[in-house]
Formats: sequence, structure tokens, C-alpha cells
Amino acid sequence: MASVTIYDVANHAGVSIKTVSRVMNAEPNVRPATREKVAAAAEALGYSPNLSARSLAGSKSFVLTAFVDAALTLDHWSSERGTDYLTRIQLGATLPCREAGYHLFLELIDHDTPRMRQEVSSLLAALKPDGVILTPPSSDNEIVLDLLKKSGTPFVRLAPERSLPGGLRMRLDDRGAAARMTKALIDLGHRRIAFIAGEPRYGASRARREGFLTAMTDQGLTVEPTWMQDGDFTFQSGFDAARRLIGLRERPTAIFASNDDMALGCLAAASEAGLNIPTDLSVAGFDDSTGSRFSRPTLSTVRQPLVEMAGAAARALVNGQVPADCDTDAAPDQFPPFHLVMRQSTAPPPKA
Amino acid sequence: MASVTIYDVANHAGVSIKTVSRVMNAEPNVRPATREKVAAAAEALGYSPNLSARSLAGSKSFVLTAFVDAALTLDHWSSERGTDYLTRIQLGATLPCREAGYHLFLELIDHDTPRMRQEVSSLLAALKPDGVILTPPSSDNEIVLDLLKKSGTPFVRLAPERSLPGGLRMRLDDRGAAARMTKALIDLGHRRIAFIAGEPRYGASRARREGFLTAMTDQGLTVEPTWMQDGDFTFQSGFDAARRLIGLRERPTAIFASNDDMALGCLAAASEAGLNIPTDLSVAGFDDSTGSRFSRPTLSTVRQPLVEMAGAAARALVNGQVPADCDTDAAPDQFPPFHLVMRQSTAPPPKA
DNA sequence: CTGAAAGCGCTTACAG
DNA sequence: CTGAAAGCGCTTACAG
Repeated sequence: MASVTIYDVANHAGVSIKTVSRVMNAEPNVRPATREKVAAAAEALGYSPNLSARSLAGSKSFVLTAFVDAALTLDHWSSERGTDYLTRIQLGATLPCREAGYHLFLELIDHDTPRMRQEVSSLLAALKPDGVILTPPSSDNEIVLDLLKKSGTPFVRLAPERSLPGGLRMRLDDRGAAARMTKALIDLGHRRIAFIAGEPRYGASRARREGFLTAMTDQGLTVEPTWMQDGDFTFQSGFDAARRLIGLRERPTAIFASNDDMALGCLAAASEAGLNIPTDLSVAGFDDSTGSRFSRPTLSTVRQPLVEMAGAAARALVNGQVPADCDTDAAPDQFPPFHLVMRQSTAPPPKA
Repeated sequence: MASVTIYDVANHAGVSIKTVSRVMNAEPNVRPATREKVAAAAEALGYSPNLSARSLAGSKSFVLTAFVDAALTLDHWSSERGTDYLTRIQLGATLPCREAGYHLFLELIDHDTPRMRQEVSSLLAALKPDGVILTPPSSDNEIVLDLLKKSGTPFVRLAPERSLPGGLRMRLDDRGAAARMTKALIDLGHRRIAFIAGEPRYGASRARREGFLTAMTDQGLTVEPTWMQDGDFTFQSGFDAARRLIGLRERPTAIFASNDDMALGCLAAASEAGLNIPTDLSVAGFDDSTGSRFSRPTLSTVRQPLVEMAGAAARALVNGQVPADCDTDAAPDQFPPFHLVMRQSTAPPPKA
């Protein structure tokens, strides 16, 4: 079946193709009667503008690309473990795209391979996306960020971990989420709560630390200096910090590690010390990483609202709200809502 | 950054754009020296052909589209249950696409809504995909099939259930898989094995039935006529059939239901009769549906190898092996390998 | 083996 | 408010 083009519609409606173009793009300066005539003709002929032609002629490609790590996806899939990035991104981004006449290419990227630069570079050249949604670890990949900037493509970085510049950085409200998790531990009955901070270079670390301290203070609880431990977001640093905390004379009844990897380190340290989680000690993490769902016990944590974030990212991109040289954190009121996920690693404190 | 075009490469190499085009598309009739010169220029400039331009000028769009059900995806995601279609399709189809310079649009389709026809139709008009991969329930949706045929788009139907015509139909080897599951039950020690057949209109039903009978015969086992029950692939029909089987004087020790829904019906009937699965009775299904993974007990079943099927589908499509008017079952040697997934619902028969 | 011309189906920039 | 011309970056069909 020969496809119907803008010329067919123009003929059918008795106008020029430019007028058809105006109507299809909802541009101003068309008389209502003309507009309706054209719309009717398009409807009757079943006309939809060819994406390639629009893309080639115009300044927009009507294409968004999301970068997702190939290895991570493969791992998620083959281990048959719950939630995965791909579906969440797709679900979140699809609706805003559809509403704006956009289409989404979800590209699996082989991070940390020699050919990645070449792959990403030709992806951008071939697709010319109007915007790119980066998910971890793309969000923090210097080569990706570099290529994106050079190509002048607007991009949104979801849940970036490192304080690299560039793009619209979108993450949950770390401060508020940490405060809420702290409050949840307090509500369980805990009073002696320790905190393991992350790599201090990252804004997220500071924000989570602040959230913890604020919540404690707000509830009228004191924080012993020895309960504030430094970590660097690694399992090992969580393990070491937990060891120190467990050895304390005035041992805390709960540890809030400011990411899941460190919280998993706490579980290991507790196990080594013969402590039962959660009856002897509660442990909470942050991120809702895959590991948190399959540790023993499973970890109470804070979930990054990836679906909502992908939606907000797509919306910002299709609305042209992200300039090519953007280098800002998303405004606080754009912070998507987070969720506390309380699993097996937290419980009321042991009776004194 | 102004992007580099075919003209830049032509200038750099001192040839015409047509020659550059030949080299980029690996066409014949270019002197090796010229070819190298052009390749070097493209490399040096970081040139990648613009997909829109190729698509608009040429007969191919270099785009494949996969249709996935929106509601199903949403359900999979929000229930936080393992495997999902989306990831499997993406993983399977990505590699063949990449190798052929193709890109994949994964489109979420709202099946069974009034606007579906319009949506799919404009999708095809806008994207002009060179091929479409259909997953259930798109594989059996008459409107989708109709639109695809009218548009002249080659398509592959993954795991189609109904005997509607059209496309390249790709499914696992039902006969072989049923035989293998039967063999697995026999290997567990079962001799009295019942079978619940599906809707006889479907080829798959007949094939599974044959596979069962063949395996029983090959192992020298007899099949009582009362052990062969008719079902129609619904939960209810499985429930009813299982009731009849359980009431038999010579009750079978295992029931092989030829799809998961019917097998789940068997579980319900067994529960009603106070039988313990698997100690009193083994039950096996077919499909590896989501339900099979979360029933109590979890169901032993046959997995549709969706990743491999998506891969084979993408390969056939990008290689142009699927004519627009294709209406055939994939050749038996193209049947992707299946896997038996033995879970909690099967065990050795009770000691007599 | 190589290239000049035409055209894919739109949007842009401009004119009226 | 509407339209005629030019051009986006390629491939096709043809010529040499």
C-alpha cells in the first residue's frame, strides 16, 4: 500500500502542503475552517507524518534515547530477580513521549569497553535524538557525558552518584528521604541510632547525613559522636564502620547506612559478631539496590522512584526545558516522591 | 557541533558522495584503494550516516518495532515479579539489530482499547519499520495483523496461540517439549500419568497431545482412555478435568496439563480434594507464565524461550527473510530451544 | 569502477 | 492567514 503523504492531504483538502504542515504541528495562523478541513482530510486518508522526513527537514528528530547498561540488564534478566531498570524506564518515559509525538529508543550500552566511545558516538550521529535519558552507570560515565556535550544533545542524568558537571541532574530528595527513614527507625522504638555517612565529595552524602541529624534532633534525641561513622559507599567501609559500632560500650540498637552496599557490609559485620538481625540490631540502607532485595535478611531501604524520574526526565526533554549546555540539579519541587521499603532487617529494639 | 555529513567525507576523501555511500553500505564495485581512502576519511571525521536521511531516501528504514502489551508490562512491573517480556525482547533483539545497523523501537500497545487501531496505524505510518516483532497478545490480535498486512510490513508472531493466518509464526517445538516433560515425569517414577489437552483448534494443542502420547508409548507405558481429558486452556477447564481425574478409581499419580492456566486449575482441584501437591499428586504445566512462578506450590512447566525467539525474529527481519505477504510457520530447525523448569509441583509418586 | 541528477516527505525562511 | 521555493542528507536509477 503506497503510503499517504502530505501532498495527498493537501490535494484532498485543497490547500498547500505548508498549510497541512501547520495543522499537523498545531501552529497558529490557520483559519479555524481551514484547520478543520485539513484535519478531516488527514483523518479520512489516515495520514500520519513520516518521522524521517520531519526529522530530516526540521530541527527536531522527535526521538528520545535512553541509555541502559547492557551487562546490568543481562544480569537482572538471567538472575530472574524482580524489578529491572529497562521496564521502569520504558514505562515512565513512554507516556510523556507519546503525548508529544515522540518515540523512545532504549539503547543497551556496553559500558567500560573499548568500543563504547565509538558506539555511543555513532548512536548520536545516526539517531540525532532531541534528548537522552541517562541511567546509572551512564549517569556518571565521563565519556558519555563528554560525547553528549560535544554533540550538543540535551540530557538528563538519573540518580547520578558522582559530582561530575553537566546535564539536568535528577534524583530523589536525599535529605527528606534520610529523615524519613530515621523517623521510621525512631517510630520502631529505637533511640540509639548510628549513621554511616558516604563519600563526602558527593552532595548526596551530605544531604543524607543532614536528613539523619535533623530527624534525630527534631525528635529530641541526642547523637553520640561515636555513632557518626565515616564510610565511602563501599561494602568494606560499611563492614568496618559496623565493626567499630558493634564494639562500642554503648552499642546502638540500629544502624542507618546511607547506601545499600554499606548496609550489606553491616549485615556481614553483625553476622561475624554473632548478632541477629533484626532482633539484636536493626540495619537500614538506601537505594533499593538489587542486593538489598536478595540479602539475608532482606534490607529495609529507600527506593529511587525510577519510573517517576524517567517520566519527569522525558517530559523535561520533550518540552525543550533542558538546554544543551544545561548543568543544574533539578529543582527541589521536581524531586519525585520516594518510598520507604521496610523489609526484614529492621524491627523494634531488643528489650533492655 | 555541526554534524559531519556524507559531503564532508566525500570532500575529505576526494570522491563523490555516491562512492562514500557505496563504501558505507558495503556495496560492490569500489576499488580497494578507494574503499580504504573513504573508510579512513569517515573514521577521521567520525562520520555515521544519518538514519533519517537513509530512511527517507532509501527503501529501508533500518528500524524494527516490537509490540508489547502495555497493561501486561505495567502489571509485571507493579507486582514486582521476576521476568518480564520487555527485557527479554530487548535483550534478544538488540544484538541482531546492532549487527545489521538497525535500531529497535519497543512500543507499548494498549490492546483492546478503541484507540488501538489508530495508534498502531499511525505508528506504522510514522516509523515505517522494516519489520515488526509481535509478542502475545499482539501475536493474535486481528486488528494488528490486519494493519500490518495492509501496510505491507513484514512481521513475526512470537508464540501465537490462535490459528489466524499471516506473518512468520515462531514458537517453540510443542511436540518435543511435551514429550520431554512427559519423559521428566516418567523419570521421576510416574507410570500413571494423565494429560489435559487444550483447545483442539490450535495446532499447539494437537502437537502437545502428540508429544505426550509419543513419550508414553516410547517408554512402553499404556495410557488409560480416562486419563486423556479435554480442556480448553482455561483455568476452569483444568479445574474440571482435574476433578474428574481425582475421582477416578485408578487415580493417576501425575497430571500433565498442556498449559499453565489449566495446571493452576489442577492445583485448585487438588487443594479442594485435600490432596497435597506434590507428595500425593504431581502437576506439570506448559508456558512458564507469570502465574506459574508465584502459585503455591510453584509450577513445573516448559519455558517459552522468548529471548532466543526475539533474536531469531530480529535476525529474520533484518535479513529480509520475511516477505510482506509471509504466512508460514517457522521451519522446525528454526525452533528455538526450550527449557523445562522443574519447580515444586512435581516429585516422585507416593509409595504404593 | 565512478559520478551527476533527481527525489524521498517533510520544515524552514521568506514573500505576499 | 496562506503559499512557492529551497533544502535537510541520503539512496535510487541511470549514464559513462
